[in-house]
Parts: sequence; structure tokens; C-alpha cells
Amino acid sequence: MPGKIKASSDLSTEEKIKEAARKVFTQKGYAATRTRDIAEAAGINLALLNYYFRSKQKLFEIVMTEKMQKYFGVLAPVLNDASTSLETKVESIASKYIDLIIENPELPLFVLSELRNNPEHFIKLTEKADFLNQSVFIQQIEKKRPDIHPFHFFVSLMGLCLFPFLMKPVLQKMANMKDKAFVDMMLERKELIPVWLKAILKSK
Amino acid sequence: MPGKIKASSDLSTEEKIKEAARKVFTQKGYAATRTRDIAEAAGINLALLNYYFRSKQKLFEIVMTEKMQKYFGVLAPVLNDASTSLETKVESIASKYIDLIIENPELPLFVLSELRNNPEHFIKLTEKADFLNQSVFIQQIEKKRPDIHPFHFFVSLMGLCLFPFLMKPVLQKMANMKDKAFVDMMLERKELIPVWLKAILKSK
DNA sequence: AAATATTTTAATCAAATGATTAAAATCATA
DNA sequence: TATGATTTTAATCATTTGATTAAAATATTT
Repeated sequence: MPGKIKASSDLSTEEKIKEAARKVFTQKGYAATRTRDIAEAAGINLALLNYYFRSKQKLFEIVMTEKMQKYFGVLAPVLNDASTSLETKVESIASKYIDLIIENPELPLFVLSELRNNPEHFIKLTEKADFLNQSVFIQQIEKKRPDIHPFHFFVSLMGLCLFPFLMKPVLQKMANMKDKAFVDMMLERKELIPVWLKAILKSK
Repeated sequence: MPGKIKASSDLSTEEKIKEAARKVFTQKGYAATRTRDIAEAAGINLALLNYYFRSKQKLFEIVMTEKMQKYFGVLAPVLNDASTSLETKVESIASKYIDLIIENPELPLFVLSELRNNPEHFIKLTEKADFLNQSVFIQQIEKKRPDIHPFHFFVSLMGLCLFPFLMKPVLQKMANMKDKAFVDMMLERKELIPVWLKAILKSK
């Protein structure tokens, strides 16, 4: 069993491996990742990986859980805040999500891909399947537009924030868009999306 | 070398393999797919797969090219039609895309995932990197809203159509949404998205 | 039906890959 | 510094997996 205390080197070996695992897993996905890739990226021997984390699967679970918390962590506190308006919630979600994904551009595709292969991954996060339905956010939308299923607006908000990151490689090829231009565009969207969602909510 | 003519059985062996490959590759992705999975799904011996298609990679290229054409085939003809209005184009894209993806729900995640690992896959489709920039569609948007980069609206349209399919497993867990409810929701969106995009284009 | 060509199979190979082990190196502590 | 614990390594194993081969089965043609 690995000890809990490590003295030398800026980053503990365990943390170096985790860091490398985060990088490789999110870039290539579980199946395409070889434990040797992670070991190399961490600058350590392959055996160390199994020594610290027992198996590829176990190491992946750790990374996946972290990423899931990041991905949905933005959402949960906002959705059920009874003290803020719908507009404020939309602004907050757009702003926080875009900032988060600018720092972790590979996050959405990683989470959604791995979730496809194994939807059980976020049972942990939301035990009750009705979590979204009963949120304050959804109720506020229902109040404003009782004629349209509230999920429409929720999904649209998510899509407006996240889909551009999924399309990024497409835009870069089809439209010759550079990295900086892309980030600038996403920063603009922090302002634009709340305006758009307001317009959408009003539209008849 | 395999002959081109096959007499017995409803579906030629070659086609059975391709069909199985489509299914397994799009469900699990390239890396997670084993050639034995495909062989089993096709009800044939593993050696046959290599006999007909030489390698896993070659078979994948065929499937990938097909899927890329499906995925982007909807877009290309509409984007450069000088004879239709912006409104018509939006209606057409929303309607065609949603119909297409209802029939091929795994298409967006498959294409976007595999494109991440290998962005070269659609060099074939759009040689010129400026393809989108110079399209009639983008020009029509620019005319209506010169103050905002036209890609914003293009990406938003795509996201409104496609992102719900990427979120489907999430919705089904978080909101306990059933398959039929989901499809119904997407059918509603064929009408809603054009209205929303009009509202977005007007919003100040 | 005989001869030839095509399709399919079972058995096997070779490389890749996740995991283990025993020994060496390093570190902490008495 | 000597002792014991911890960390790291090199070598190796076992399984999975993509691919090949030679032979059997089936179809086609003469």
C-alpha cells in the first residue's frame, strides 16, 4: 500500500500520475488511452501507476468523478437558488460555464462521450431522477412560459453555452478560425446568451 | 480478393459486415470497438471481416466517410443557395437536421468524438478552409446583423438543433425523461427554433 | 457431373496492453 | 550510520485483439 506522506519533489508522484491521467483521459477518452501513455506523460514507470491506483479503471473513476463534479457543479447551486431571478440565473450559468470550459475545453466532449458508454457515472451526483424537474429554475421558466415545456429553454441555454466548444474543431477547419478568435467569441457569448435567452422566452 | 457478385441471402455478406460496423462503431467509437464485436453483430467469422475490408481501420474509414457525409450533407446545399431567404434556410436546416438525427441519434456524438481524435477526417469534404466564411448564409446574416460576428448565429442554430441529442442521456437521468417524450420534444423544436433564431437576430 | 472460382471457417500468430513481481533505490528514523 | 519502511524500477506474465493462413464448404461454369 502506498504511504500517504511524500517528502521530495514539487508534486507528489501520486499527483503527477493523476495529473497525467486527467490530461490523457480527457484528450483521448477511456478506450483510446493506454496506461503507458499516462505513465509516459507523468514521467514515471508503468508499474507505479498500478502500484498507486490498482488499475486503469480505478484511476479513471477518480478522474471521471472529478470531471463530472466540475461539469455539473456549476449547475446545481444555481438551479435551486430561490433568492435569485430567472434572469440572474441565466447570466450566472452562462458566465460560469463559459469560464469553466475556456479553462477546460475538452470537458464537454469527454463527459458526454464517457456518459454514452456508461450512463451510470452520474447516478452518484443526482440520486433522485426528478432533480431537474423540481428545481426552482424550471419552475421559474414554467411561470413565464406555461405554454412550452420548460426543458426546451434549459436545453437551449446549455446548448448555446456548450455546443460551440464541441464544434470547435469543425469551425477551425470549415472557417479557418484561430484559437484566440474562438476564445474571444466565447467571451462575447457571456453577454449575448442572456440577451438571447430573454428574447427566446418572449418570442411568440 | 473478394468477388463483386454474391448470389444467396437477403443481404450480401459484405453489406452485413458494413451494417454491423455502422452500428458498433457509432455506438462505442473506434477505440472501444473490437473487430470481434462487429463480426458477432454481423453473424460472421472474424476472418471474413479482414477478408472483405483488409483491416479495422479501412472498414472504419468507410463508415466514417458515410457518417460525415450524412452529418454535413444537410448543411452544404442549404448554405450556398442564393435563391432562398435567411428565414427559409433556418427553417430548412432545423427541420432536416432534426429529422436526420431522430433517425440517427448517435450521429452527432460519434462525428464530434472521432473528429477530436482525428480532425483530418473531413479535409475531404471541404478542401477550402474558408468554405463557411464565404457562404451565402453567412453573408445574409452579416447583412442583417453587421454588429455581431455571424458565426455566433450559425453556431447557435447548430447548437439548438443538435445539442439536445448530446444531452439526451443526461436528461433521461436528471429529469427522468422517456424516449417518446424526447422525440416529441425534438419535433416541437422544428417549429420553435426558427422562431427563436428570428428573435435572436432581432435582439439588441 | 467435373472443374474452377468464390466464400467461409477453424486454428493460429504476433503485437499491444493491463497487470504483477521481485529486487533495487531512496528516504526516514533511531 | 544502521535499520526499517517506502518508493521506484526492470523484467515478465497473461490476456486481449487485429490479422493471417490453409483448408473446407459453397457456388458457378463448362
